[in-house]
Amino acid sequence: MLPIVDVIRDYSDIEPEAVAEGTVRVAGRVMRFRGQGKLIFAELRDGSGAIQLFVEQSTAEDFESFKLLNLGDWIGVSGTPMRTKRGELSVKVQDWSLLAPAHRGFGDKWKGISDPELRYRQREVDLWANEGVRQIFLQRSEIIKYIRRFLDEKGFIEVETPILQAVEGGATAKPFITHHNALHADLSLRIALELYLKRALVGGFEKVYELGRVFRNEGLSPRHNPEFTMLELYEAYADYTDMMDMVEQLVSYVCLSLHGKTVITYQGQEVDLTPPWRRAGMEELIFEATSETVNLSMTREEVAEVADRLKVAYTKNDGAGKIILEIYEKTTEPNLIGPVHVYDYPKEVSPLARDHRSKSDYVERFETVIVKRELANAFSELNDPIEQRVRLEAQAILRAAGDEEAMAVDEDFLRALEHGMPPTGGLGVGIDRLVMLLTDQPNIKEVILFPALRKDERQ
RNA sequence: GGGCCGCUAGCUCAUCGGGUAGAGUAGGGGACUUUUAAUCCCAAGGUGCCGGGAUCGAGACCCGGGCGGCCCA
Repeated sequence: MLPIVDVIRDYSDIEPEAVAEGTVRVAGRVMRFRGQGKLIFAELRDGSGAIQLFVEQSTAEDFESFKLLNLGDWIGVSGTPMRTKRGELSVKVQDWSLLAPAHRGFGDKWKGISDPELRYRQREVDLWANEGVRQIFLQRSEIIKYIRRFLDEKGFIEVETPILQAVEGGATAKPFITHHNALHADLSLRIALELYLKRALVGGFEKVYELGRVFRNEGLSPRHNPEFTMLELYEAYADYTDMMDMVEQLVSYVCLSLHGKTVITYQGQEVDLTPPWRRAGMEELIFEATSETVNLSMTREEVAEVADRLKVAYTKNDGAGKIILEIYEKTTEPNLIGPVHVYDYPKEVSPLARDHRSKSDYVERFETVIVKRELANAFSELNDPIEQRVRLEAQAILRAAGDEEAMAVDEDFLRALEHGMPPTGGLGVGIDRLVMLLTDQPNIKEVILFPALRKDERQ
């Protein structure tokens, strides 16, 4: 069976009204049908393209049955390439067979389906009805392929770690809980890849990554799906500045591979992904956006006053560091086009990042922002087991006090750190958001083949 | 969780100052040997998202619910 695109390529030079030598076999779906009595024109489409079928009563097998085909039916055809009087490259059908019938159509002949709810619930129809949708998912596949190629060429190894975890960790988020019957144990679905990958570092894999699904028990929005795809990578002997280079190289490599250039347009906004990208301190950016100065040499009360002035909400449990982060997220991030690496986070909001080498109460962490969205989050990893225990126990107190997003103490992880983890740079990238950026899609549902939707009670 | 918008034939959409719904397309039947959303003829197709309410009468007005989109928290 020949891909239709190959037929188009091989027989492009046939003259109008000429018939080629030899026969070709193609298969696909009948997507258009123009009956002419003793002659039928149909369009056959496969994954590679579409070609016209020319079916004559006098030369085609079982012509009467062909007349009964429906749009969407899968058929296999053997025939001779030819070009019609009007210049359309066609396959003149000699023999054909019905491979599988379609009992439902693909919507309106011209408009297909456009109702977003139908498109998401019946993506299989969307993919046939809307060529642009198909292209997005082909590009998603390309993007993931380029990511793997980039990392593999840099000597990273890909690993797989547990999705079902007794203690979920590595991020601040609510997990999904499930139950293992034989173990009589509740398990969480992972919310991050981090802790197991660091254990792989302790085990001696110096460059390691995982590309996989994580699950966070939160609401749906144009930018949030409860399950989404994360890339996390860890590199021994590297730090967060190396990770800045890594993000720039990775994203620009993928963009160049996909689009042939590193300047793109996202929702009408031009974005230049050519490295190097701007690197700026969080507090410097807050000052640019608000003309307010905040930092951790100020008291909590002084920081809170700034937040009040900027009408940024915080809670009584929030320390100065958390309030600074709130100010950043409310006043600064929503206006950042970037790409920009926003660095030096308060220690208070970063329990897994290493203390800053020169600024107390800060950690060596950055987030990369592109068009108002966090695309990556990275740090010099905390590898001191004593300090890590202190940080996690502080989280556990918050958790016990009812903060469902606070981290738990993972003894297996802490024991692993006690064996010694090399100084390491770690990086996480939201793949769905990267795909949105590179395919110019505003809604995460457009880049997830089967996005989460509420149950449709009508059926 | 809040606000706004949408939900009518398989699909894409109309309709009206409240008076029991219409077109294209798909599906069915028929004509047609060079079409390109082919064309032409015929017939059929609806719990107007669900549930209440006011009205002589509701798809339309009011209330509640569902699902989706956008915005906000």
